[in-house]
Amino acid sequence: MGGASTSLDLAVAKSRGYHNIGEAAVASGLTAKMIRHYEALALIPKASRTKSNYRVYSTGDLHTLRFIKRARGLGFSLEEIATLLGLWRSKRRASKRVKQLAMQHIVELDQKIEEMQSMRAAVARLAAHCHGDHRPECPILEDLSGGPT
Amino acid sequence: MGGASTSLDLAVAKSRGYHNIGEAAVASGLTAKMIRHYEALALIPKASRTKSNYRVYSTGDLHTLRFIKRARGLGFSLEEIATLLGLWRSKRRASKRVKQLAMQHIVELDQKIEEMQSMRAAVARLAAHCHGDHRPECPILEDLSGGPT
DNA sequence: ACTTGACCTTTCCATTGTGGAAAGGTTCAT
DNA sequence: ATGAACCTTTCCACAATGGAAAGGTCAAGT
Repeated sequence: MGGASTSLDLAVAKSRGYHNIGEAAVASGLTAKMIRHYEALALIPKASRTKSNYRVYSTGDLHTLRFIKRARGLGFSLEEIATLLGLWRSKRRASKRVKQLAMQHIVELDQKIEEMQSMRAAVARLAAHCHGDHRPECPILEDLSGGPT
Repeated sequence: MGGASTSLDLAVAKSRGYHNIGEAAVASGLTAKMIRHYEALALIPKASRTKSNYRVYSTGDLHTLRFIKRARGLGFSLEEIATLLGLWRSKRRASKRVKQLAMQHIVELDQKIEEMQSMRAAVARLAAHCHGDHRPECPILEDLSGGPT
């Protein structure tokens, strides 16, 4: 009986180049939990299953997972990644759309960076004036409690 | 009957310099939701109540709320703020503890800033090479899908 | 064949800090 | 007394992830 492509045996699937979720996790740098989560969010299509209900991943699936991993590393949200994946798959995409997404992401990163830098500067300025010894006087607390009294 | 300090009337409380949660929110720059939340987390003590169960806040309470608002503005977590509040209230505190907390916060800010800056640089570098027009070719997607092929 | 450890499955809960909505009680001015 | 504008609690949501429980499956060693 030549097995139709309904649901395979795990050993058979592996022998044909498929991977279970643990292997997919290692290969992509994600965790199995994340992969299941992304599937639940429809970020990736539902994985096919073996007879015993194990998820199986093709080499193409692994590429998708690595795509997600890299995009996360660049700070894109899962929602943004969903869009990126759509564009990636679309042969007719305009690179303009991708670039716009990236530029928007840069704007948001810049905002967050600037916010954190001004926080850092403020905290550092206060800390610089704090003796940091056994004594209770502390400009940090004084500032938090209402600025220079 | 000289009113003992059990539970007052709202009008009486206000006439004595107390504030309800809406006024406390405006005065502190927080929202009523946040104030209730901070109380639930025991970040601030349980507010006393009027007969009709409205929370009332003293001027001292408002100082505490403003302290929290400012500390949030510096990026401290609510857990860190709980510690800061404890130190603030303690006459015997060592400024060393406060400064350590601040310095640790700076370290964490620096880590996040650096992470976001390297994200920003990577995205910007990719975007710079993307034509951003009607054509589908896009170095951003190419990079995400596995680097230079 | 049976056991065992390492996998897989689903479902539920926790995190962090905030917002929203529902369903109800209070206050106050008209 | 009626209504607008407050207050109350409780439950749910977000974004992305981790953890634990309770169970099924696989593969290897005995």
